[in-house]
Amino acid sequence: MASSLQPRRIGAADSKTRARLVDAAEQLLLEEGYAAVTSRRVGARAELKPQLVHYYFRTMDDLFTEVFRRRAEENLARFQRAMAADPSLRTLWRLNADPRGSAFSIEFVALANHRKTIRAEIARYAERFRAAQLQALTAALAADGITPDQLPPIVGLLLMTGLSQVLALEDALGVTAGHAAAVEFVRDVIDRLEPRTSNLGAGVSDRGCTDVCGPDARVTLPV
Amino acid sequence: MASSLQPRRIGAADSKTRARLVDAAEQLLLEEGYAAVTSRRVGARAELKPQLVHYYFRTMDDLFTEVFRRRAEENLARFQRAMAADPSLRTLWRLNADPRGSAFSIEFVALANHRKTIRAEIARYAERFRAAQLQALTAALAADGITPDQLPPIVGLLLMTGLSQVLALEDALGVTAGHAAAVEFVRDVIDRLEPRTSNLGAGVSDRGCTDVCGPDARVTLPV
DNA sequence: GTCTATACTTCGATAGAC
DNA sequence: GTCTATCGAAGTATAGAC
Repeated sequence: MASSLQPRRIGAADSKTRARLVDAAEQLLLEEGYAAVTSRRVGARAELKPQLVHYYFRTMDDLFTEVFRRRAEENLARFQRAMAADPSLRTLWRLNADPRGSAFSIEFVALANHRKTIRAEIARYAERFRAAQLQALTAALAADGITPDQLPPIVGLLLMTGLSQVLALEDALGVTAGHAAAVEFVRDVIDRLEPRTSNLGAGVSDRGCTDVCGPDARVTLPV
Repeated sequence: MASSLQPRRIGAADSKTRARLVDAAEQLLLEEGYAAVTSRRVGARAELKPQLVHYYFRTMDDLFTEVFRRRAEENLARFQRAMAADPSLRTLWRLNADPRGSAFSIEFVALANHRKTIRAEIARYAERFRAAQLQALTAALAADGITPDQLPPIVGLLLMTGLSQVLALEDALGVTAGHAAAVEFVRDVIDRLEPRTSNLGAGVSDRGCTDVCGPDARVTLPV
């Protein structure tokens, strides 16, 4: 609304207090949903005065945007690191199938449904992430002898993304029927394409997801 | 909280006023997200006093539950009707790929993330819908000569559900890269399994999605 | 950079008259 | 079944002192 001339002071972007507020907002978002991210509650969670939220962020949307951006950049960097270390289909699937962060994504997509600032931010990131994934999958499929004729990489990517999203979301609801079968199915396909023994990155790709993905929650947008 | 003894009067379930309130709540949910569904705004949208919300619904969660339940039952009934009329893979895909109602689903899944009453309601419905879909897909795949050995029906269902969800969600974000290719890919697969000319329900299955699915928004849970 | 103080709005929910 | 009246809590945001 009042975005034309900025009459109010705004705190420095590298402030430690600011980072604490973003941390608190993220926690609240994950634990109780976006409706729980209010200036008062964020302040309380960070053990700071709620007015500081307005000192560092002009509006609550600015805070939401910052929360999203921080996780998104981190997630993209982690993706690049993991794929550089072992550019295999197996690693790609493991990164994608990691259910952490799906709650995060859901909240932001719900927010995006009716706040255009957030939507633009998410869309921008989704496209970057999608491009990175597509490049990785295209290379991995080619290495495994799958031609675009058999399976266009973009289709495989949408299938893979969709499957992992559904698994994560249903899991959050407590509905898990058929999940094991689906995971097994994918693993069989990958095992056939990339036998574990002859894989040059065997030592790497046999590691569990926590090792591959890192300790933090992921952003698995879009969804 | 105060659910032990009910000291307050609650209006009849078949009241016309009550239905208007549910309508208003659903509109607000779709247009502005669950955070916009407040007793005051629902009342205003329905052109009724906000206190009537509390007369017909003990809590706001009760209202949310009613909004969800109504759409869910309607959606399940529509699914059963469509599959009874033409139990083909094509109809199943068309029903699943209909993007209407994905905003609805997103809001409720976000709500479910932190309100256990809502989560239980959604989970119950998701399982019913999943079972109905699985039965239909199992029959359709068998009719098309696909054995569970080649593709377990539950895996196919999760893949199909996931793909259509991703398409719908990305669409809402304005990210549509590769969508056409994915849709074409699925159509090719279905065309190969169910040639349009020899299909006994050809007249039916050639209709557009609006005809098959009905005019209203769908619930495409889970997601 | 952080504080106190505060303006103003909206929220869920209830009591009790009609 | 619907109304008026109202409670207490919580929301965003700003001004200005320190």
